[in-house]
Amino acid sequence: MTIFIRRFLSEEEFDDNFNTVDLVKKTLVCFSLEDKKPPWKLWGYAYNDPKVEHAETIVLRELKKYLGSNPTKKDSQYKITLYASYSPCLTCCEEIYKFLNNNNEKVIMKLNISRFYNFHDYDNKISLKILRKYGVQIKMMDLEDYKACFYLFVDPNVELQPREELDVQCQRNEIDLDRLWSEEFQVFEDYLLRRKGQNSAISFISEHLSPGHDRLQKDLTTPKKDEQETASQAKTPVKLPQIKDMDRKERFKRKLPFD
DNA sequence: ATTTTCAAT
Repeated sequence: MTIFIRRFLSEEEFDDNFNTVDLVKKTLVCFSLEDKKPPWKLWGYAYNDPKVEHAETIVLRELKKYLGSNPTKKDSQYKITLYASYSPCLTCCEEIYKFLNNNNEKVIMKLNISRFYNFHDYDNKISLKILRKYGVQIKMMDLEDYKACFYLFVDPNVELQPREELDVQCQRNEIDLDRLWSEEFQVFEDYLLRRKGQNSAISFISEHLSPGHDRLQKDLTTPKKDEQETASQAKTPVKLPQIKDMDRKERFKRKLPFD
């Protein structure tokens, strides 16, 4: 059993997994499911089950279970936020896609990634692009995201002391992701041909690289770099309030005890 | 390629 529901991470676990220096041979995914109203309906974290399942699969199963046993009202809207220590592989991206497809427009998903999993692997790149096109809000974690993740899943009363090199690595990751978004995959037909007959999710890729597969009416895709810059000029970045400044509603949403 | 990568020793 590698999933933990409604449980906080230890500082050690956070540092072991959400750093960009160590060679980490496991994956940690923190997750939360929220409705229109606080508090979170479901939250926790999961590790991969070595040689058995990736962490995303385990989290999705839990989310599926919750949504299945809690029939959605017609106006319900869920938001799922994931903080993943590695980006999802092709198979996990396909599972995320299926999960969202089954829940149609009732679920939006934010996927915050600490570092790339096999960044130069074509499968991983193209499947991330597909997820983005499908409406998943994908972001490489920056310093604020690490702080938010720590605040939400470790301890709101302790301030994260990020490792020295974290910030510069965040900037590199963001550049990599922007590059990926603008990258054209011209050799795609060749790729399909080469991979034909192999046991891989070719249909997932081939069906979704063609235009017209955007899931949501609204454009929820992550803005591109130039769009982001104009957006960031318009509004200041959201900062989590200090614990003492948080009102009751906010504390409730963050599932914190009251004084 | 800055970039190993959801273990195995």
